[in-house]
Amino acid sequence: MRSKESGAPTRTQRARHQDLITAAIQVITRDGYRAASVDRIAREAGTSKGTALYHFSSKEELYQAVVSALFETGATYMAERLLAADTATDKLRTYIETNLRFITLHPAHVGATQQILMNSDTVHAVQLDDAIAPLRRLLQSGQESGEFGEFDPEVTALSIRAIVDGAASYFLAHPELDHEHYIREAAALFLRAVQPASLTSKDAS
Amino acid sequence: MRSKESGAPTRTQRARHQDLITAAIQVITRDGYRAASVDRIAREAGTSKGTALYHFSSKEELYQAVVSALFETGATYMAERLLAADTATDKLRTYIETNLRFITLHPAHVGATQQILMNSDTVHAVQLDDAIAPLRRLLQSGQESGEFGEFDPEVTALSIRAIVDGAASYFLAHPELDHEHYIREAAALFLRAVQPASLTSKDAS
Amino acid sequence: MRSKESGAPTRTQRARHQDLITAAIQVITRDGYRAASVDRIAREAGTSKGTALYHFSSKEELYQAVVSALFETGATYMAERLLAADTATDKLRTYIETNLRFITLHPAHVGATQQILMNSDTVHAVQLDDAIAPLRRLLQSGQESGEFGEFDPEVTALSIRAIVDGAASYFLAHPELDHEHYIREAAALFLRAVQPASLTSKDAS
Amino acid sequence: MRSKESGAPTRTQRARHQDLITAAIQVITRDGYRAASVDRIAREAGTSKGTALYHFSSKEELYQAVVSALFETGATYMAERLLAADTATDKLRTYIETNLRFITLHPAHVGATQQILMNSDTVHAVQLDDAIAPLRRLLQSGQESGEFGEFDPEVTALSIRAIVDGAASYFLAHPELDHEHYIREAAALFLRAVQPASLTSKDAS
DNA sequence: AATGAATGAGAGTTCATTCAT
DNA sequence: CATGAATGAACTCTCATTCAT
Repeated sequence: MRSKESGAPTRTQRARHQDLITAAIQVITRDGYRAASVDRIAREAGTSKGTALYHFSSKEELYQAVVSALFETGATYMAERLLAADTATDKLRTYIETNLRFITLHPAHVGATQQILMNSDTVHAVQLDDAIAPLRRLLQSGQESGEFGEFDPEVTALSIRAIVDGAASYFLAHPELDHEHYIREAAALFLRAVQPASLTSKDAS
Repeated sequence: MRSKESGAPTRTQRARHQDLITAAIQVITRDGYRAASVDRIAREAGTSKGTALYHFSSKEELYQAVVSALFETGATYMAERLLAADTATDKLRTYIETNLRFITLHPAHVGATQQILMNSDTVHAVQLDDAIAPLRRLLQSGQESGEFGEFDPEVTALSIRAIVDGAASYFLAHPELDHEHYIREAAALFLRAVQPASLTSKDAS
Repeated sequence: MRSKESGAPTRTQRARHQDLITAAIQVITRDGYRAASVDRIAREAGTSKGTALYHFSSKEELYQAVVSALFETGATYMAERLLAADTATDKLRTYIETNLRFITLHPAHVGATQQILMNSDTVHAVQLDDAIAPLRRLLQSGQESGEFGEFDPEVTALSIRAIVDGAASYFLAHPELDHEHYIREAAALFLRAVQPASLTSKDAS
Repeated sequence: MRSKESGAPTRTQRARHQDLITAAIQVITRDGYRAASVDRIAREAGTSKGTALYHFSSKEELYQAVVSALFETGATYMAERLLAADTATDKLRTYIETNLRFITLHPAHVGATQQILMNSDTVHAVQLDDAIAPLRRLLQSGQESGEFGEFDPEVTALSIRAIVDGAASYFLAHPELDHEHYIREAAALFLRAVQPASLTSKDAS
């Protein structure tokens, strides 16, 4: 029975689903995207190709599930922490730090998802733009309130996005490093960059 | 003639080589890395699979040529401009701007190369670290001379690298934008971020 | 299931394996070694290339199976008959006759195996030397016991081996002949050749 | 101009022909029959694929030339020596020894030719039968004159042929051995085998 | 006389997917 | 639920052969 049809998924179903998602992440991370065949993923999950494609009616659907799982976990994680922030400065710092901290918690899942999206045929330029928009709005509102200085919010948002996106592979390649240090430094870097210029002038005098 | 052999390449050789390199870039950019089969690339170049593999003895060799072509063009372009810079500030701005400007000139080539390297089996984590090193040294020397403030040079270098790496896909997705504006803004952003604290306010972060 | 994995082979497994081995022998024998592509073998077995490579993960593995199948059948056949022989003379006759009789039973399988080994990259010079050794020892022990006369055991062993190796193609080319006659004559030939010269003396008187 | 057309071959033509024949033998012997592509052979001969197929209009024609060259050299060599022999015994010994001695002189050429014929589509069962016939006649006439004893001439001829055919690979695999010893032993072996049963006493060659 | 260039046929192999059990 | 079996499409690569120069 295909997973899309009947209503509530069985416990076994959910378990198998999770196993396969985990296996896909593992194989993609360990052996590379190209080596990640359904067969290899299934075997990593301790089952067979036939079974894998019984649970997910196509490879793409499995990969979609990997992506969705990350987005769901991520959205929850982010939302909880972002609400606590008040000022634009605080929100920006929280945004950057929370994002990076989340990546530290799930570097393989994030990395695998990036590879899946990168190789997906569906345009993900849109997805990138979507991910940029709220960040740009945050920066703009900080400028309007006077907390931030003058800069192009789009470019700044893209820059922030870029380092967040690069973080997964960096954390995976250097698991021995002090990620928390990296996180704080990255946030600090952008906070300095968005500071109003006016603040600097008077101190210089 | 196998491309490995000695001797100067014929005119036809070079022409076909260039055609195939261009076609590979085109196909990867337009149809995606996975869709880029030798057959499709050859057809894009107006020739046949057999001919393509006559000129490049393997697909990997063709891809290697794509990468090499970019590195050669890029190295020349960068070297000329970086020499003109004097102070650390100037060097940093030049580094960022020149990099981005080069990408604006060859976004497809850069993007294709990124995909090739990303899918290559040879470790490119090393390559990334290598690309970071000179940048980190530039930042460090700026700190030692007092031009730059206090920050982690590694994290900052990685951030700069990240936005440069992200630029190709952004420029490709938005060819209508004013890239020169993006470039100046990106450079300005990092220049603000590396400014000495003494110049700025009292309570950065 | 990849054939390397553990566990007992299914009934279907064994059946298909056997079908493909038989088909490989058939195609090699009928159409020649070079014409024996996986596709053609598969079609001969009434299946498809994909299926063939599902059961044997490479062409080489299929060929290896052809060779192994012959060796197993042959070893059993030979062992049973060789044990019965007592004297060196008897052993030699049995060795030659049994070898040739086995080839008469499976000329195509033997011929195909010879072609496979001959075209294999793995050194089969070694294999030939290995096949010679026991025969040489048999001849030597016959000489030591005085049953055999003086001759170079190596050269004689190689000669015996040579006619045994040539028998498959001869039997295949002449299926109408009386193979049993050939077998007995061949054995008699070598028995005469190894006879001690001294035995003949009494007849001279 | 194709080699078949005009009358007398140029000196250059003959030289190139010989170079390519030698190269083919070399490549087949060193790298194996399967690895012997026209390209590789041409390069071994210090020329190009195009040139090779200018001189021999097909690969098969080149291989045919390898075979013919051997047969011509061999026929001359054999004929000279066989004429000297008188009795059937002498002829047989000469046949075996001369054959083997010729192989010792050209083991690579003989080996390459064997591989070519073995992989050729044209039936070479006929060729083998043809090669057997004169030998069988020699043995028969020896029997009729009473020089030889009773045995099946066909089987004996095949046996002699078999060891001669096996000699090339043996000599190639063991170039360090005393081939002359091998040759004399092989001849002696068969002479003992064809001896009349009654005669065996005093003069076993 | 020589050869670089081009090409199409065919090889082995991988893989997502379908299906009967 | 699960899976072994089967398959066809697509891929990279090899190679003998043709041809223009």
